[in-house]
Amino acid sequence: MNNQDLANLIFPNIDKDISYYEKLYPERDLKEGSVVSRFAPSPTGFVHMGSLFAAFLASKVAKDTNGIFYIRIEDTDQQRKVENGIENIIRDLTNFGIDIDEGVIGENKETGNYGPYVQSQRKEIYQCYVKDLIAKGLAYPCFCSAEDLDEIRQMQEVNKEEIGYYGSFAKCRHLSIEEQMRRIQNGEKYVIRLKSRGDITRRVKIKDLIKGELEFPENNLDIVIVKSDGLPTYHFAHAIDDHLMHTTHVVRGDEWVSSLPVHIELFNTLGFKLPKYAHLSPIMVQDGSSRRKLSKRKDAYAAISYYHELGIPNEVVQLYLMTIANSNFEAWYQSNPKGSIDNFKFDFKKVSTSGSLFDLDKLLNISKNYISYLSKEDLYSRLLAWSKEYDEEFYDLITKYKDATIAYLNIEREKKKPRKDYASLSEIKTGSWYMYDELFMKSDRVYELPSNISREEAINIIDLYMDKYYDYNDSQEEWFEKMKQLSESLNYATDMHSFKENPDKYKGSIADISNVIRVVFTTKTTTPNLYDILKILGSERMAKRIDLFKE
RNA sequence: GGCCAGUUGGUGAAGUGGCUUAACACACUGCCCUUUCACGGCAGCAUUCACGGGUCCGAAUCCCGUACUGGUCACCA
Repeated sequence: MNNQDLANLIFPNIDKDISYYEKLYPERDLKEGSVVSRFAPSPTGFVHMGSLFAAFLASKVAKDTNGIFYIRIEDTDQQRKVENGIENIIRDLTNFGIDIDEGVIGENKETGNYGPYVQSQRKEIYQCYVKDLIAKGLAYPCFCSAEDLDEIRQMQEVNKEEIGYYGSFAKCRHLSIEEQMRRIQNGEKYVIRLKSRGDITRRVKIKDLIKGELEFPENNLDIVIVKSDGLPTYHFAHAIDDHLMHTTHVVRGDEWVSSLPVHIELFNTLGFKLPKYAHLSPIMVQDGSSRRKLSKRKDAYAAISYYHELGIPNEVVQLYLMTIANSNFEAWYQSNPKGSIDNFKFDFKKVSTSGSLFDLDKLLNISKNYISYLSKEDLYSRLLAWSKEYDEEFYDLITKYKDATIAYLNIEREKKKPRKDYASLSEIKTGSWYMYDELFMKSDRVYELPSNISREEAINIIDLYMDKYYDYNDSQEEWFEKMKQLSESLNYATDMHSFKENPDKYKGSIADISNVIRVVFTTKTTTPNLYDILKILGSERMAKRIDLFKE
């Protein structure tokens, strides 16, 4: 009886040789330097900011180098599975603007020559490699129960020894082949463990693309590589898949760095070339006096659907993630305010090694800038798409009054320094409702007159204005000239300078006059340029609103 | 507890031994510009880089120690 017999007993149905798979999945035909990266979520059904960050950067390097970015589903833990999980993940990703070159693209849908890309469908492949390992005496079946393992651990704790299944503590490692086979034939449950050849007193070095030179004691643990349900553990699947799929860069969260010694040993004993690793520090959030990882449960803004609902463009979230990722990105973007992120070359070396705090203010500011540089047509169509999903009433209105809406959105837009009013599409309604008669009539119409101006005075001002000064056809300059004349005739200062010098000389200033007019037509003291607002409203609607004001 | 990593202002950070009396951006505050708001401009906001020691003519930058924070020690990924 030898290891080959043991291997045959455990996997009687595996008849392929590992060389079969090595041939099946040949080296990719890519240019030198092209990155093959992946996003490998478990099908839990959602993508949050942290995993999106990793997925985004992984896809970014692939794109930058004309490589491949693929999706693999890691569903070896059947308990984690969620109904429609895969579908939702793919939807989140594509909604967010991440292009998937290969792999899983939907529930039961995939593309590419290196599949299957769902781990539960790769069972035979894993087993073939395990069988080979067992035949070579590099892996063995372990019959220890959870209780056995617990006992070992407790003993180690008491004796202050290194904790884990290794060396003389690894009971099953020392079983004879005959006994191993006997117990398997008896139908005992077992897992397959790696027969580690590592030595904790030796050190392994590895260069992480982000963290730099890392050094650890070698792995000496006989880690489980195949669970009792026949599926591989993460570590083993990672080695097999990323080797067979020819991943060049593994971008993942830094909770994995401590598993690096295990992965290094696994790749070595399997005879695989180690991929490059980039371990990302987590995005943190302030919670009282301490920091913790962003959590989908506790932080609404951790879910990427949050931005979709608010109407924050995808590009904005990308912009934000890139400013966190590469500190030189912000400067680059400042000199290319209309530039596409595609033209920025991402660099792992410039990624911060400490976890940064998530800054919603910053993201919102980026959004404000981004939205301000959108063309009026672009903004309008985005607003249309957003409101169709989240605000039907508004959708109907902006559809009905398309031209007026575009005209309003264009106030002080499409110039060198555009207005920065809105951090999200959802704020537009809050800022512009008074432009729509339906909403204007529906509102409470609380007129926010300047405190130094009575209602009577306001009526006086507006009547005089309409009677003697207002002309729809005036240019902005003519319009403003008349505002001055109106101010002067009522003893309001025509410019702020003279008003500030001699406030007692006047009843008020041209600002008060403007604000009265503004309030009569919009109820608010803060709006975009009054001239443009009046132009859009037109004489007829203005007259109606004056009547409303006088009511 | 073992192993690993991190620590520059409210936040993200630049900085790799002298050009740093610590860039830039966000936030905040004040002023200016101004028909409101927004924009824009100016100014303020870390006498100091977690702390202690060392090397050096010189340290945020190099070395050692301490503290704190985070990760990890599963048949979860």
